[in-house]
Amino acid sequence: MRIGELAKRAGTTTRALRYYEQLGLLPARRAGNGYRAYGEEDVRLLRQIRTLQDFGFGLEETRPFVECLQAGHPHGDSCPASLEVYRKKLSELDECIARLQEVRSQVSEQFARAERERDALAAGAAAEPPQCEWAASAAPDRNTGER
Amino acid sequence: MRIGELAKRAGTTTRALRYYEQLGLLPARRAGNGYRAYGEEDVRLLRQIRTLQDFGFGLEETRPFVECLQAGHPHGDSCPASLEVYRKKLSELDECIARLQEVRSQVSEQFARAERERDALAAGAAAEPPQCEWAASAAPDRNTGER
DNA sequence: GTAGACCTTGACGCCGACGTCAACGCCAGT
DNA sequence: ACTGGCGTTGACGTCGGCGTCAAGGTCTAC
Repeated sequence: MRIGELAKRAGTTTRALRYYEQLGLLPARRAGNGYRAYGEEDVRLLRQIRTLQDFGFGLEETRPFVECLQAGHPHGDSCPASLEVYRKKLSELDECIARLQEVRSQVSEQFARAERERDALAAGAAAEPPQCEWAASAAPDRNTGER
Repeated sequence: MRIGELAKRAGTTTRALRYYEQLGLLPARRAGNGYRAYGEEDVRLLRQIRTLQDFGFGLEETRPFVECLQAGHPHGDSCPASLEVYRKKLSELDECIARLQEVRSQVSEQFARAERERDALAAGAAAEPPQCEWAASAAPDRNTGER
């Protein structure tokens, strides 16, 4: 199988595959004409990479999984190093989610405050003109303007 | 006030300030010698920028807030454009948090499965030797190995 | 023999928010 | 006069994961 077919079968691009090879993540045999030659096993490796990437794993984080498969294990996560990456990622996710939730609540609070202040001004602007009429008749000398 | 002092007072670097100026985000007057000259108002602008950045806002997203302050409003979020950015950011945050939680649950599931399989293998390896003793006395001909 | 579809390497571009370095100017203190 | 500490502009580097282009080689079909 050549690079274009592998790319298509794994839903990625030839450029990505060349990049993975450059990282030593997905090495390729070479055909006589210099073309990269891949086997069925490489489809599994590549799909493992893509799956983890969809989860937000960086390419280096997928390496233990790929090496685990290359070593002949049934799954990419059959090896301790992969489990360790899982653990690390889970704690990263927890931390990240907590941080985002904290940020969300703060932004939400700011937003609510800003809207309250806007509404207070709008209410003031809407309430004062009538009040001005009242003020104009009751206290005609208070016309020098506020603020 | 010169650039170094402003940077210190807002907890950032001179490089960042020059970058903001380059973006037109935080323009500076110039002293006779060519040095940038900042006023007290710029401290407020800069702190607004930094606060929003800590919330994960991109610099362009802080622009409406900064312009709002520059226009003389009491807060950076006293203007409609700023409120709109708040809304957009809140929905981005919600989407992002939801995505991360989904990913977290999937990774967690994979992790649990991988650990179960590892334990199953370990239990098999640990359970078989004793079983072999038992099997050796009760059924001496079943010693050709399993799997 | 030639068009077209594939492949090769190499190199630069991109995004954001600066870091870092070079080479220089300005100013205060001793 | 000289040192040290500020400032200036300009330019390149960083990180990840490729996209995109250039200039060519290879193979197949007509």
